[in-house]
Amino acid sequence: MEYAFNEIEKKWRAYWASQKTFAAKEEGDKPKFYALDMFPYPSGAGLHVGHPLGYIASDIVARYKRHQGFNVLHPMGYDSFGLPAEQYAIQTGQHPAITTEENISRYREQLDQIGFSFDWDREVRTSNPDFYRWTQWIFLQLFDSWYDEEKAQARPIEDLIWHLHKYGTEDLHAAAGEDLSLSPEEWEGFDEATREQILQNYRLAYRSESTVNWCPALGTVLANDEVKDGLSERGGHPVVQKKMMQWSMRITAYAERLLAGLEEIDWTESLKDSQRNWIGRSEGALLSFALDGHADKIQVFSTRPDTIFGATFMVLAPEHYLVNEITTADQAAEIKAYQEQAARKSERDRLTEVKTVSGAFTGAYALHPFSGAKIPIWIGDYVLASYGTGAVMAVPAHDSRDWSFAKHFNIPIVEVVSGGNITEASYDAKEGKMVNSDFLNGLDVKEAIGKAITAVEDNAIGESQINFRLRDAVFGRQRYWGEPIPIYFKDGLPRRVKEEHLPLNLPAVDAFLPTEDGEPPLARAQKWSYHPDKGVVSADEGYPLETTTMPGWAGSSWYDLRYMDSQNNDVLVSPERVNYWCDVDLYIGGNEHATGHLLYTRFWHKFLKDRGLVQEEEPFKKLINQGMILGYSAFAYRVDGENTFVSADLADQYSCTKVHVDVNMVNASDELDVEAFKAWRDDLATAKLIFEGAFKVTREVEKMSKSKFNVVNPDDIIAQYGADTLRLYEMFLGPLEQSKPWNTAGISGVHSFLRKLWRLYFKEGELTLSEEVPNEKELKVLHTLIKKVNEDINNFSFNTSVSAFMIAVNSLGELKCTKRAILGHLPILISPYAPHIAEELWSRLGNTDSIAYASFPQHEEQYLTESNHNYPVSFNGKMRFTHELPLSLNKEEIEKAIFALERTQQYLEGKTIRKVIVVPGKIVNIVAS
RNA sequence: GCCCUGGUGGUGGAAUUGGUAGACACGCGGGACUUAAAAUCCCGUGACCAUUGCGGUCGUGCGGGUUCAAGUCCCGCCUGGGGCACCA
Repeated sequence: MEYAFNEIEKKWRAYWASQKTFAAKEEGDKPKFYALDMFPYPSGAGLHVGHPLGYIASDIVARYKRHQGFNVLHPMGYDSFGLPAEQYAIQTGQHPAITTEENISRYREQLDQIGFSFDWDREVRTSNPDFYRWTQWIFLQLFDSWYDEEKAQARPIEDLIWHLHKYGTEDLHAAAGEDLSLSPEEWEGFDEATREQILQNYRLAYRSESTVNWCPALGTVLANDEVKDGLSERGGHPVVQKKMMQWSMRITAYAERLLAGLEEIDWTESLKDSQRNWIGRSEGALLSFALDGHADKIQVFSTRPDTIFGATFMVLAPEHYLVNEITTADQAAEIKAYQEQAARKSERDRLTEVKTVSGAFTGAYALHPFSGAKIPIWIGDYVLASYGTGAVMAVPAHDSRDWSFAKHFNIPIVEVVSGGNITEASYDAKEGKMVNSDFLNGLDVKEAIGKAITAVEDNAIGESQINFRLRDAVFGRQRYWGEPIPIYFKDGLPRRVKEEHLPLNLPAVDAFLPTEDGEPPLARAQKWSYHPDKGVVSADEGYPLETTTMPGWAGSSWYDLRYMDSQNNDVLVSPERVNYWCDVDLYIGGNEHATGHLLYTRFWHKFLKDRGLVQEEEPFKKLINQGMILGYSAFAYRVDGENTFVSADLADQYSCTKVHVDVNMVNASDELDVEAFKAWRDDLATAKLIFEGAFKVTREVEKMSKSKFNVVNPDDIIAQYGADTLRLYEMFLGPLEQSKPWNTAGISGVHSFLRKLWRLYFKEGELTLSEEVPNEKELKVLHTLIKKVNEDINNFSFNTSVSAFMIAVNSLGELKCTKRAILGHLPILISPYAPHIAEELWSRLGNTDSIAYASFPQHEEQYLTESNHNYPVSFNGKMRFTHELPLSLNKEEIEKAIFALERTQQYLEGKTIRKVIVVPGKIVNIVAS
């Protein structure tokens, strides 16, 4: 009987579904294991072979953990709010919910075919009101919270109101937009509107004015990467910078904890580095420079207060609020021209032009806080208004950008740290002795930084400060297909929708576009007002509701929690469930989420912990990034100006152009299926093909995409080879974390491996297993495999265990092994990788229950111990031959045995022995000359 | 510019703490079985030299170094990919 993978796989998938084999349970005394995948956005294109890579890896771990006696939670769902469905809706008028539903069905069909052990009863969809109800609920908690920096945790806004009432801002250590100073009397005297304005300065979800890329023609806000050269990517319409009131999240309150938390989680260093860079913590001092002839002061932040005596000029951002005030009449025209020039550049342009130095002198001078020297004040577009204070004290000797600026404008460069050659380049290193620096002279840089800060504080020039690069996250979107923000406005003040009125459902609209006057699509809704007693009502009955929606990352910032208790209608997750599952033990997903999703999720979890909803500080204990699967494009050569194609090996005889051809028409030998090619498109039916023997194409590795005709669909692979082959092959391609090209050609190797495995059990259609006692060799093959597979899964090295399976099956085939005592173990070993064939063999062996919970074998060292070792014998480090010796021999005995060999003597003829290295169990090396 | 990664046969890749480089698989060449094909099995396959046989030289991006021994460790480069970006 042949290995009929189609029947076998269909049968077991039906069995798993009907038996609910993989339903996660919170009972018994088993330990828990939570294996999570980054859930997909269900796009219209469906899955290609790159998508399941990480899912297969996590499924292997999930299945392995079940074999090891864990209660495993391995869920799947859909990140189903998003732009593509909305754009499709704008074009066709079809409601995004319908598009999304269709795409999800397609995804589910494809996922089901691969044999994942997901617990589908726990599926979540972020666009489902039962789910986004809780996203909205979390938003309300954020709205109702402020961050107490002293306690380092979020607290209810009532506590803050009480504090303001009792003490004003005295002793208030709160994360805030700006520093406020209020007495309790002042607070008491304010009306409601003013109080709310003040509270907005502290709320973790708050409204503030922020600059956005506004495209008037599209009536919408665009992301940075949707804007190219000041024009919208779609349509090429002009984009302007516009200030808008937007909902934001005060993630900056959590900067320190987001940084500290990285120390306790098992993520790759490169990923942690990305987050560290994103958060961008820097220690330094905030300094005030007095102005010559003005009452104002310029504040600067510097990480190098030790170099203060080297500050020979200052640079303000062109937009700095003091520029116009301090500029002298002489310089006004020049400054104005420069400001205009800078304003025309986008921030991105300003950041990109590193080589050209530009700036203008204001004519004004600051006074050095220690020496009293007059320091010229310039403006330059390398200083950004949005970072720090928008001003720098320029130390050209020890900062490369300041150095270029000083060189360009002929400003003096004063060395204050010895060790470099400042006539050629700035010396930025934090090493060396201080010079030309008054009371800092002779100190090391590190000491000098400390002493400078002390001096600055003693003289009331400034204070030590920690700066972060991290910004608060803009949370409002001018879109339809997202979670409505549960806020309404009474007298212009934002108020929370009552929890009993959640979910605040997306309203029906007549079109998914912004309104004519630029309001978001929700403003089109007829029934979109709020009455605190009645809920959502028609426009004339209640207060206006917020019309922006939440961004894509809202739902994904907490979905891992919902899987624990996805059917709960009372709370987002019950305390019992969250106590049981705690956190994610293994999270697998793409690298592109390094600073977005993964940072926001960590932020929300910390917040939920502060408010007592979860126990763990970090959501994802261990995280692995799977690499991207690239396409292996194929090219045919078209003769220029003709409908003629020429085989790649003859292409140099013609003048031709490479054109993509569909990789599905090319075989493993890079030969084009000419019939399929002619049938591919109408114009090709009459094309002339020039080739000898076979029509050859050339190959190149590119990103997998429809337009490059290199997309490989898992469905086609499964139809031809089966899901088990696909799973094994995806793993066999190479290390999980590495990006690699997909080349279907190699798949026949793993497929024939599965057939070989099958044939070990069946001879002429009959299951033929003997009850004989296995011999040493057979036991060794088995236990070598057991050891390797256990190690590999624990190291996430799945590619090498596929090789190990092949080696074991090849060896057992050579040994003609048909013994139950050996072959009986193989199905469990391979079950995480190729679950269908494993179930089938398992049941043929006489088992009546699923293999999924069968206990995973452990190797026994006794079967692996070798008595002999084949010693490589090297002369001067070059391996010449090998010789087998018992492992029981000691160094002297090995040396003696090797020297007794005739071949050893041949290599030593006429030479003097200098040294003999013998490492028992490893090598022998003889040094002679 | 900075940070993170990688660079091994025609291809994907393997190689525990430095200890037989190229496991396993694809592809390719040859053979067996077959009327034939498919399937299966066997042999060969890093390059070069030698070939009757034994064998020899080179070889893990490049150049140095440490070591009895380097894909692996150190120093300096080149290069592919990803991320961040005048961050003061």
